Amino acid sequence: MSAKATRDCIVEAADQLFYRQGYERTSFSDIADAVKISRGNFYYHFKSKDEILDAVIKLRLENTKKMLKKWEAQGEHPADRIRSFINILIMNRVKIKRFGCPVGTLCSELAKLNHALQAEANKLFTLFRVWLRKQFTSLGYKKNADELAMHVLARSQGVATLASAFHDEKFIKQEVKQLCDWLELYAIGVTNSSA
Amino acid sequence: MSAKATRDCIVEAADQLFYRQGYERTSFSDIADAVKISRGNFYYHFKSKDEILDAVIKLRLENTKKMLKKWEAQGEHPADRIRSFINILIMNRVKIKRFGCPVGTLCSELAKLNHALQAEANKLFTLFRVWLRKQFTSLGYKKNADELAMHVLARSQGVATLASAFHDEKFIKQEVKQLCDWLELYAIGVTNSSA
DNA sequence: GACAAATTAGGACAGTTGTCCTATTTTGTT
DNA sequence: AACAAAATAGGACAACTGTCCTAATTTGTC
Repeated sequence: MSAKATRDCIVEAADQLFYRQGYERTSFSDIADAVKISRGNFYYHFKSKDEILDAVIKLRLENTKKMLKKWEAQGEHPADRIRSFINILIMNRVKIKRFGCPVGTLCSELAKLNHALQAEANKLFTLFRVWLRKQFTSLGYKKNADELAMHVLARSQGVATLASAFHDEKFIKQEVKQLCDWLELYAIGVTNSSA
Repeated sequence: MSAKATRDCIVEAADQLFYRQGYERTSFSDIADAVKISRGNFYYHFKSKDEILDAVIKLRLENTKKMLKKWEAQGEHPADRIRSFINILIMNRVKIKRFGCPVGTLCSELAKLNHALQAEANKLFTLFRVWLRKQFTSLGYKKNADELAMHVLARSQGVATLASAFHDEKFIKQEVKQLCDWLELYAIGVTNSSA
């Protein structure tokens, strides 16, 4: 196996394990077992655990950017694009029910660990925030686009957290519907009072 | 120091450390240092780390029950009581900004660890859920009281998660205002369409 | 096929973890 | 003051952690 392929395997395995078990809980042995390479071999590709985390975050950032671009290409209307965002709750509902939101849970964990890379992880949130803001701006909400973006982000996070705690998929669907209804009020575009 | 007092000190110190650092990150030594007793002495009071966690959860459950009773006594109107709940986001905003919501972050962590006590921890959420449901029922929302309770819970969770990620107190205030505005629509009591 | 570079395996290392054990000290009762 | 019980201290224990080192193997190039 070439170096590039192995490195990618490590990052992907770590990505999954960090999501399912958390960063701290996941040991080098866990990742080594998953990739089926020796533990010592890690230090040829990464010279510390933090470096793997850094690579995982970078991977997630790249994947997120691609996803946002795809949504932008697929949806003509900004409201459709925002709906694409909201719908990941439905799309990933099985995993969310079991492990929560990959972004939210990672940021929470790193915050508690007071980890040096928490700012990096938070960029994942920022990516969504800026993108959503752009969509709301396109809808004509110049002044409070950021507020609206944060609102959508917050409600998504809340849904993920509770769906995980109560192991409840139905709740996800229920809240997604409400959030879409809420969005409908803004979907037509700006009014005099709200711009 | 009597046994009772020491036990309480351990539980209180563990409570704080679990909140600030997370359960897994917190070691026996950490708690021992905080309480200023020897590490070996733990096993007279608790025979495993899980037992301490169990005691911490029980403590939080008791404190939460007291708080809910207090809110119920203070607020005559159900809407006032729900507002008391929402306002903890403001009251605890400094801690929330740094460590997130104590309930949400604990449940998330235990879910990832697949810990035996995650059901116990989730009772904290249930406590709030049932209490909020009762308030909405009192307002006349017989059918969807639980849905409304979960909605309030989810939005609070989302606010806490993002406030922690972005280290933003202003965002908490902003969202609390919105949530209170939303509540206002339901505060007057039941209408034909929504009951 | 020869040879250097890239890659891997396996084990050593010190530090920390949760757990457990046994002495010692403190406490409360008579 | 004497004595049993409660409480504490300190260290031993194996298992595991992230890290590092060296020897072996695979790979690509001439």
